[in-house]
Amino acid sequence: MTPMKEDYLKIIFELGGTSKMVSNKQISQSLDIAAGSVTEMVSKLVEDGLATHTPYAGISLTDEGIELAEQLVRKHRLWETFLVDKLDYKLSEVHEDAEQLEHVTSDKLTNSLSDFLGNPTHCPHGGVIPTADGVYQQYSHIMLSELEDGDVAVVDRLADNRDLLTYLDQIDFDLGDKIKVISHAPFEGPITVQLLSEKNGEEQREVSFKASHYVFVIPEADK
Amino acid sequence: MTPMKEDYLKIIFELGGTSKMVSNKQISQSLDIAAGSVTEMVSKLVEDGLATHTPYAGISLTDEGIELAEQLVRKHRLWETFLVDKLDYKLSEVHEDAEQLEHVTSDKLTNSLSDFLGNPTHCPHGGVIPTADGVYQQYSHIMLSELEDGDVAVVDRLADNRDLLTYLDQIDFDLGDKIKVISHAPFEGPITVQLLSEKNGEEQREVSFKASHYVFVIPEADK
DNA sequence: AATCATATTTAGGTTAACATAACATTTTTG
DNA sequence: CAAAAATGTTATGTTAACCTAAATATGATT
Repeated sequence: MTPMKEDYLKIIFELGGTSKMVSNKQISQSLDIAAGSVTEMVSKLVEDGLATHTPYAGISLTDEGIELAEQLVRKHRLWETFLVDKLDYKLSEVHEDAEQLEHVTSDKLTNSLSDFLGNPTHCPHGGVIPTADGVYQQYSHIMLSELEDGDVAVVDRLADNRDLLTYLDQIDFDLGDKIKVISHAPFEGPITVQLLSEKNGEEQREVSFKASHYVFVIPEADK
Repeated sequence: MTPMKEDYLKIIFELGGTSKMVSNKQISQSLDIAAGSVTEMVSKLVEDGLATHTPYAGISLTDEGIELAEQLVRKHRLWETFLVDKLDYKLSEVHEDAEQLEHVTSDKLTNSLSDFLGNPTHCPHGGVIPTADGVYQQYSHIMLSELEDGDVAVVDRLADNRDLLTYLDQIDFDLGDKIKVISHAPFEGPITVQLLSEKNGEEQREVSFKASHYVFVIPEADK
């Protein structure tokens, strides 16, 4: 394993590669790496038995790949918890450092850190922290962008990207908010949503088209 | 900067490249990298203005190189302190993890960590932790192997190498011990020293030839 | 001082991870 | 449904950091 392979694994995992197929383009854009380079690296992951690749169709993770990615997510989120809880980082500042730390974190260090933090179950972004033995509660891979006007949902998870988090922080849009989709502006314009929690009367928020692909939601059961 | 350049800087620093010239061979052996590769990398450090190189004579650090190396040492030692003080690592276990962590530690993280630890001044091995603004107390670069029979000295610093620390732990040879050199066995055999602290009556220790190159001492002023 | 051993540098080759550009396949659309 | 657009793959080139082996310099020994 190399840090780069780890980054690919993690991004495929986060894009939903545990259940669906992820496209080359999604990976290429998320990592900001040329499409050709992605194809190359994916074929190495396939050789390593960590991913499957059907040309022109997409990429998924094998069970082994999933297990590895989960442990990376575990390391990442433990570090985020450390940075916020112990070093007083702000939520929007944690990503870069945690991203680097996770690649150099031995299993012993991971477990010691977890103990030190009181074996937390959730990171500061609301994500579940997988346990050492790989038990992992599934969370949403449904993007806000997939909802239609009138749909109601709860914001379950935010992709861990500094720019995104800063943006959402600015527009005051939080994890756990219950929302109703009001309208989609044309030409990839923003999605207007209404905040449904008690205290926010009729407040609305405009979430950019791009950001809506990095906000994951749990839709309300069909009415 | 890359992690590898950082490793070179740090090793040159630790081998005394702040004041004397360090040989290609010393670097090559310490990092377990072929001599040719060392020449190549050193020439990059020279291009970067971090080191000076006189062919066939040796390598030293520039002021800028020293400053950078000090900050690496600072990061390394802060992590060691964290691992021992907060995560209950044993002294002989800290090196590997700290070595990896130091390369991915931003300045912000370094300072936050230092605050969290109470701005410690010394790492668990007895080394001084340089401050953020580069103030750094010099410590000994005199190796136990350089002493002659009859010399008296205090053990000031141990190179931070797992095998070495495990070995010294086994033979019960500690930081701070005041010693007198009794004899040098021929053919690179062990150096016999006598422990001079009150409670160790006439106790002696045999330190292997190789280990004696990684134990740094402050000799007693000439009598 | 000539020889030999050791240390260092130089030259040429390898690998991982990237890029660009040409080619191939899908998907969209008039 | 054919042409255009988008996406994906293959081929080729680059860079950083390593290696081995050959060439060169230094210093130690007779």
